[in-house]
Formats: sequence, C-alpha cells, structure tokens
Amino acid sequence: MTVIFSKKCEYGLQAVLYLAAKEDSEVTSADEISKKLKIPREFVSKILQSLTESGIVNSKKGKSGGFSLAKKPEKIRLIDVVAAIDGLEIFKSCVLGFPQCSPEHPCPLHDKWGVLRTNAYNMLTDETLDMLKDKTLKKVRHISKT
Amino acid sequence: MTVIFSKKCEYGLQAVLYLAAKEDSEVTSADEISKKLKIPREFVSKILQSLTESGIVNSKKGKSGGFSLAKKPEKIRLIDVVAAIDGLEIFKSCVLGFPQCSPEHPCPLHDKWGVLRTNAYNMLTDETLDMLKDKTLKKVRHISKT
DNA sequence: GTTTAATCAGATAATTTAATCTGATTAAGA
DNA sequence: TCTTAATCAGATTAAATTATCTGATTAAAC
Repeated sequence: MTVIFSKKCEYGLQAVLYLAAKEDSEVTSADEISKKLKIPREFVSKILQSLTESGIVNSKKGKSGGFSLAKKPEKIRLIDVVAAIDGLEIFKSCVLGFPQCSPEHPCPLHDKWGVLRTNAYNMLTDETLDMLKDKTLKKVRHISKT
Repeated sequence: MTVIFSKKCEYGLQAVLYLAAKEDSEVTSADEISKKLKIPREFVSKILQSLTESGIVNSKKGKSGGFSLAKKPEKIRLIDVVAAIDGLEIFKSCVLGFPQCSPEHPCPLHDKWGVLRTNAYNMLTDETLDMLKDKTLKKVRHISKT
C-alpha cells in the first residue's frame, strides 16, 4: 500500500474542513465530528487536541464544550494542517528513498518529481478552508446519508 | 509522517534501476545490491522474489546466482514496478480519505488533486528503466562512496 | 562427490501507526 | 451543589509495515 497523508492527517483535514463549514465561533463536539465523518471518536479527539497545541483549533472543556477553528477559515491553509500533523518531509525527501539525494547528487527522478511535488505543495498552500466550504458541505451531507 | 511509496516499493524501484544500469543478462546477487544500495539484504531479497513472481525480474538459483531483469529495460515502466509492489490504489483513492469520494460526490479537493495525480501517473508511465540508466549509474557511484 | 554461494520459503521479531481504554478534570445547567 | 457531558492525559492494545532469522534447496566449481 501507499499513501499520501497518514490516516491522522486525512482525519485532521476532514475535521477542520468540517469545522470550517459550520457557523463562526460555533463549538462542535468530537462526538458529532466522529459520527458525521465516521471517524473513531477517541482518535479524532486526539488529533484535534494536537491541532489545538498547534494553534489551528480551539477547544472548550466541560459540558457543551468542543472544538472550533482558532482562526478565520481564510487564514488556515491546507498546508498548515498537513505541516502540523505529518510534517513537510514529503516535500523534501527523495521519492525513491535515496538518503543521499540532493540537487548535487540527484536521484534519477529528482527533476521530474520535483516539478510534481512543487505543484502539490503550491496547491496545498493556495487552498484555504473557506475556499472549500461549499464543497465540504455537499460532501458531509452525502456522507451523513450513507 | 507521510509517504508516497512504501519502503518496499522504494527499495524495489532502486533495485530494478540498479539492475537496469548493469550489462544485459548479467546476474546480480542480492548481497551486492544490498551493499551498493545500503538496503537490508534479506529485505531486498524478498522484494526481488516478489518481483520475480510479477515477471519483472528473473532469478537464478545456486552458486553465482542472483537477479536480472526479465525484460529489456525499455519495456519496464516505473509504474509496472509500483503496481507490482504497492498497487495502484494511490491513483484511485481519495486524497482526503473520504471513502465515498467519487466523480458524482467529489471531495473538496477532488478536481485539483485529480490533475496532480494524473500528472504523477503519466510520469511513471512514461519513464522506463533504460531512460534512467545514466542517472542511476551516477547515483550509485555516489552512494557507494559514502 | 563435496564444498560453496546463492535463492527460496516460512516463521518470527521489531517498529511504527492506528485505535481504544481508563480515569481525571472542567464547566454548563438543573 | 449535583449531575452530566465534554476535553484532556497517559497507558494500553491492535494492526500493519519493516526487518531478521532459520533452514531448505539449488547449482557452479573444484
């Protein structure tokens, strides 16, 4: 198998997109997110806790507590979430796994892969949570029905 | 952490590139590959065994045995190796991990990611082992020195 | 034939990642 | 103040991936 983002990161992205699709300053419980997105509750809870430390979401403890975005959705880029969870090594390390790969000693795919990687990085840097709001709403409605 | 190809697949790609950089029909032991590429010997051996089953490499048993490519390097595409080891799910499954993601019910990144993914797929389909031969030789020489 | 050096097969171990459990703390609301 | 519903912290378990081990088989070279 092969993966772009870890499960943690996929879930984290789904969750912040879900929060962004809600009204401002509304607080959402891990339980609701878990049910709507069909993610294990304790797991998404842990992920959101770590995103709290990263300053991407806020948490409110106690009854009727939950999570909300720490900034305006237009200020949160997808790359910020990825960086907080998976880190940015994927955009630096060699696609063929050569530890010695560098511009001076490039691997056979260095240049071609470099272009693709940069495109992916730019996409994640361009896209902010608010830009994806409408699409997220549609998606969540569809998930909840299934 | 995050990854494009599994370690198995990275090692597999490295190994077949190494074989392609050798003279035709030359047989190379897992031990040599392991040392030159600094990959655990038993592990690369197992990977090459599985690539033998996939028809990408040949194996010769017994003393002075080893592995060689089963086809001409110009007939082996990188995507063939990836497909044999990691499979092609990465080029099909949703980048955000939504199991219900489809053209009818796309995830928020569906279209933008689709373009990048297609580019990556095409690159791996275009590139054959022989095209990368010279670059591989340089790389291996550099690794062996370190 | 015997030795030697290789693949091959299957089991096992180690590590990493994913998921769950337990209990403490917090704060809203009756 | 008490109950309830939430986060939070840390430990534990489960599953997948990565790596190693053991022994069998194979075939070249002496």
